[in-house]
Amino acid sequence: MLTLLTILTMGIAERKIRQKESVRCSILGEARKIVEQEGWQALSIRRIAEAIEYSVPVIYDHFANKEAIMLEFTREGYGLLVEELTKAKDQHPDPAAQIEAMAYAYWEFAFNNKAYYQLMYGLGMPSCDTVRQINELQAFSELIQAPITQLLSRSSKPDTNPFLKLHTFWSMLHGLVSINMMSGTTGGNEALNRQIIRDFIEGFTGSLRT
Amino acid sequence: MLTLLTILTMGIAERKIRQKESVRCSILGEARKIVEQEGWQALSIRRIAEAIEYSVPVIYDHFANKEAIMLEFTREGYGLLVEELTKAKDQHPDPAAQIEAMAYAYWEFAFNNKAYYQLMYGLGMPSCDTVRQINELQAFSELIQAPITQLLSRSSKPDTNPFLKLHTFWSMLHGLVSINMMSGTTGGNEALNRQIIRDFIEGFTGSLRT
DNA sequence: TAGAATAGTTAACAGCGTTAGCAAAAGTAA
DNA sequence: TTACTTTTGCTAACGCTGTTAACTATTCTA
Repeated sequence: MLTLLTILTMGIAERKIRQKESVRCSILGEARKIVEQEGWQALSIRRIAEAIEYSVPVIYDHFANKEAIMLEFTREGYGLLVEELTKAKDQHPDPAAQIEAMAYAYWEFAFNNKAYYQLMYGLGMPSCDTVRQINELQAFSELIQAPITQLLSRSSKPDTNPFLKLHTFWSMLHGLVSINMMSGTTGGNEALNRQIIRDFIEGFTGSLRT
Repeated sequence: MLTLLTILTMGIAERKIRQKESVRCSILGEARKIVEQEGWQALSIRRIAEAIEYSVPVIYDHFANKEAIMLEFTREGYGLLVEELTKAKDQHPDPAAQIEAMAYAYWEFAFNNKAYYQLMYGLGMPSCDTVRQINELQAFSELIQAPITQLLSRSSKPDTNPFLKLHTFWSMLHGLVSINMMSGTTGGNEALNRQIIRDFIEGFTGSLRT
């Protein structure tokens, strides 16, 4: 029965949900701070607990374990990446130009969000089989596959597997990024890398058009 | 003064060196076993100590820290890789065929020596700035750069930077491998990957020849 | 106001890399 | 053979880590 009391109670329940949500947010927020300032290796449950000014077990009320927290960031990372790629893509009508713009945007994203990227690709992290749990990956795939398919349909071999080309594109970029990231130097050889990307994009879009 | 006694003493010293060497070997040996059976995450100083039937501090008489042990394996890994690539290369006189053979050999190596590869590229490991300490990397670079340079010298643009092309080649392969490794499935989609490599090799050697 | 549910705590477990300090064994010299 | 020195290897600890059981104090319900 819906009495005045139950209505009041509902307000209280909602406040509690809000509070819980806010703790959850501050966990993620403080974790982000730590990671951005000191890298993934510095992130520990105890440090998060200290930062949010709660005791350690509170964190386990919001996340099953540390990996779940990291998975959240991985999701966030792919979301951000898709956002950036979309922005780059939308600035060009031509599919070849779109691919090129996205390649550069991908590269920019990786180095502007080093921490995210390293988590997303398990660079220096003990997390391997989390990839399957990321829905955002699909958005990412579709985004890149669209202009590829367009280019292929105009080519002399319109029945080429666009999925194959997508993987080629992705592999190349990720390889370049991860090798550069491991070498430590933020930019590596900035000029050389620009050249490599250009060289690759030319070869890639070329192979799509013929 | 070189008395009979000092000569005897020298034998003892040598035996001690041998013994020390043997402990060092068994550290690496047992570590290898653990890693191959359970992955890098399962490797701990305490587990090595238990396996070699010595106490923990003995390990620190042979290696400065855990990272030093891993560095040893990284070196070993690159050594093995160079070996495999050389074998593949030596079976073909034509530089284009050499590049192709090495690409496949690289792929094979990565999945036949998953543990090594993951260590070498920091996949799931907290070791980033160890790359610079690997001398074997140079051998690797030279091995691949040679046929690239050959192809380029015959092309219409013989002054193209071969170092650039080497990086393109390497990035592509590593990207493909690491994305596949993270997806968990050992082969992923074996047929698709074969196709991707072929597709890539074609585009790559093509771009070297024109 | 008494009882139930929730929130948040302390303290522990089992593991990690690393190292200081000590005991026993081995080698050296008289 | 005995006394001294060096080497060898050990125990035990420090300060971390992720995770959880058990408890208290607070808040809500009837």
